[in-house]
Amino acid sequence: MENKEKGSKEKQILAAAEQEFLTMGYDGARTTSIARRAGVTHAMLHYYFRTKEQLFERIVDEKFSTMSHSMFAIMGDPSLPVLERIIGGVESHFDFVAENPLLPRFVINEIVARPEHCDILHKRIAHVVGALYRELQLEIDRAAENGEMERVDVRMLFISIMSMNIFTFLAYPFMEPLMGELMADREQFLKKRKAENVETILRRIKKQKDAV
Amino acid sequence: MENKEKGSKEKQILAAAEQEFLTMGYDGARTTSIARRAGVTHAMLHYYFRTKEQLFERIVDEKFSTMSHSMFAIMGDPSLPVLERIIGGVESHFDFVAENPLLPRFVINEIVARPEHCDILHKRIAHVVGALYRELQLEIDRAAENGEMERVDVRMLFISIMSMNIFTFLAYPFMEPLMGELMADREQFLKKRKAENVETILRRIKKQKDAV
DNA sequence: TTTTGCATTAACAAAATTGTTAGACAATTC
DNA sequence: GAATTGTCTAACAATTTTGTTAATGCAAAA
Repeated sequence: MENKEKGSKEKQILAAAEQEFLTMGYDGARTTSIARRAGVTHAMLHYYFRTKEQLFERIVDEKFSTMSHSMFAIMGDPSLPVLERIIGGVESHFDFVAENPLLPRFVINEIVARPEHCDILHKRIAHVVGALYRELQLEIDRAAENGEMERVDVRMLFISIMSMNIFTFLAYPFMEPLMGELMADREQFLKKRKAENVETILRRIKKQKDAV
Repeated sequence: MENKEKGSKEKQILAAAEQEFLTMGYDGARTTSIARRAGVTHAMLHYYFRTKEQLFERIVDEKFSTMSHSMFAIMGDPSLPVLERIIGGVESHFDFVAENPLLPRFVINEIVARPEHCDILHKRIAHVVGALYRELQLEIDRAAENGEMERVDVRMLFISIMSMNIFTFLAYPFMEPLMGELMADREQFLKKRKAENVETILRRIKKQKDAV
């Protein structure tokens, strides 16, 4: 064996494929380019994965799995009081997306291009997500009963949270040149943005003195 | 001439290309498929537009122009009091995206794939957008001074508005199977979602009795 | 009527991309 | 050490996709 670790080339190809598919999409990706990135001949790629499609499926599987984790991050820590729980959910979801900034675009594109592909993902998580919704909704209703927060539909709340957290990264390259100094320092901007998202959600669910 | 209107085939091709590029992206689009959609031979397509790239540029130009309109919709009506102005901005931006639901994904993908392409767009709107920001920020500061609303950074506010409005359509196909009856009726859901976005932004900018 | 020029088609050419195969080579097993 | 197995390469084949061209028709101008 050339390579110290067994399966090293296979792993190199997978890593290169992940990069390529996440940035270029299925259609934009080139098997030759993946092979080049991985430092192997392109025959090698076909040797290990047979076809571009099969290689892609491997990446999709892994990424969909990562994706479903993010849905759970958003649920927050059930041991906390509901208000802190939601805020914690916003923060951990934001951090999750920050660590996987290319994931949302990939998933969104994939779902449009190959909806049938995604049925698998949906079936895998739909009922779990549904159960979690119901559980958190009960908590919210209880807290609302006690006047601790506004009564809201948890699904709407989740959409808002995902919207603000995910869009931050989706649109970063588009916004950056339009926002002047605000986005010049990425780290600092992300910190501010996270705080802004928390604040926005917090105000959405806090009991208001004067109803709208 | 076969066709009544001059340039009919050219227009047919453009319409087909718009459909194809918006849904499939540059890499996914096929010139033969565009020609088929348009009901012309694919040689015809090359006759009118020479290359796939040139045809694509035509679509990009038009779509980027549409895009910049949406940035102005979000500014609201300057003749209104600032609070109504912002709410009106949220609503008209939502409506705009609802009428161009494929646009955001197209722009986001394009900006990642061909950043240099987008410099043109940015240069075209950066200073106009900048001026509008400053104008609205002044209004906000004045209103905040009078205790009519919270003092907020208008750029952050815009990001929040765009996030929630755009993400609704970006993620619709992903969310729909996870949300049960909430999203079953698209029209009704969009109405609810628009109201939710308005409510969320409104609460973000309303003066609170007890600060956070 | 002849000419000019655009629109159109079918057939073809070129390029890019994916996928295959026969065989070399090294390591492992028997 | 011979046979076997899995890894790897180079060259090639097939397919898909884009782009070209030469020939034809047709409408308006001269």
